[in-house]
Amino acid sequence: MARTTGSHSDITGPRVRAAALRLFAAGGYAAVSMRAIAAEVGVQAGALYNYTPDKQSLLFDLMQGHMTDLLAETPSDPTRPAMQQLQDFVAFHIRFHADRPDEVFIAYMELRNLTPENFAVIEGLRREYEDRLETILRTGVENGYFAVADPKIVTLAIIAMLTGVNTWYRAGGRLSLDEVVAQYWDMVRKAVTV
Amino acid sequence: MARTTGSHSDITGPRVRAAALRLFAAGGYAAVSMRAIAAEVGVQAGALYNYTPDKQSLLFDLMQGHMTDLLAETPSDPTRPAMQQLQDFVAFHIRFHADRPDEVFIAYMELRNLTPENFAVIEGLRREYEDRLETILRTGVENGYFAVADPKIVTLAIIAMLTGVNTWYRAGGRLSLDEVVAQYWDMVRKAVTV
DNA sequence: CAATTTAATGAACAAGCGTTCAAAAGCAAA
DNA sequence: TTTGCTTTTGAACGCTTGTTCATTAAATTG
Repeated sequence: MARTTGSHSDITGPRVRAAALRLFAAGGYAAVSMRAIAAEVGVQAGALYNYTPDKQSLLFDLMQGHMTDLLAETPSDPTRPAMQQLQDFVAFHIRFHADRPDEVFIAYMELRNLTPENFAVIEGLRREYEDRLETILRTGVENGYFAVADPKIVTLAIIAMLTGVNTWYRAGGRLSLDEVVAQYWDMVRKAVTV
Repeated sequence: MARTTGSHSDITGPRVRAAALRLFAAGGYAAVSMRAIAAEVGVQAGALYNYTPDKQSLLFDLMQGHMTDLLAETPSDPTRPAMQQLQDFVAFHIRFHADRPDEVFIAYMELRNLTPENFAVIEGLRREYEDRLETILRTGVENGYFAVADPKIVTLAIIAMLTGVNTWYRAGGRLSLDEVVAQYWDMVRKAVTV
């Protein structure tokens, strides 16, 4: 046997990325073999190399795509009051991350499995995202809306708190996403004001 | 060659655990081979099996030891006001975790590399730790000191925020640990009060 | 010093790893 | 229907994996 009936790169390509995403999130990059990914797609291991030069690129492309989407969709309207911008950011972060648990998990857990060059790229994107929030906080401090001693630390604290939602939130659970957003916004708002 | 001069289980045993801790934290459980751990100790791979029945136990013992220490040292004095208990908890969490970055990293990152039985044990210990904080919050709510809609969520949010310190804090950096504790306590205090 | 216990070696095991590639077969265009 | 392109197979490559064990030598005990 060789080429199988119905096979097409437009179909197999996305399935390879989806399988890699699912398995990397579930088992970890190092513990998932190319043969396991191939089996999930329903193909032999050799066929994967039509869609990625190597395993490392498979991981990097998933992470880079996730971070690029994150930055592209982050709300950013400097004309709005800092308090509104902060609320928009909090709501966006929770919803965006709740929508993509596998991507989020990989982006946080598999950093150390990136080559140094790839790591630097992802780290740069993450820093860019953090800067968006830090800018909001600094603006709010300048305008007297926020009482924040060290905007950098508060940035990291808020992001850690919000991202933590992914460790327990499940759609259809005790709380709706609206309720989660409301409760976290309540905590963030109180933490940054006097 | 066989037994080497100066070899003693009281020396090699701790060195095996220390090497495993360091390497697991740096590279991840799945990516670290028994031969790599042995090399770090300065011994052949076979010798490791005098100190652990297998690789999995090496990971589990490290995680269990860490969680047991955490629970043993968590401050718990129900006679103190809830606000004091909360402050004690926040300060303890930050300091304890800052002291053991490798253990903390492993305890959070390598859960999925545990067998189901081992996972259940570690998960139980983590739940127990979370319950300590949740109890403090519920007490404070009952006594009217805290304004917290959902103690369970606030528990998880606080722990996520505090544990996030480990991603950036380095001894000798811009901020002293005292300053870090003060800033996080400020955020937590404001977040749980009206 | 002799006997025993403890600790480490180093080779071996079967299994799995990421990756390559010639060959084969389905698909699309002429 | 023939031709050329696309896609996949399946075997093979060299290497690493966790683990076992007979052997050997150092340390300890009497």
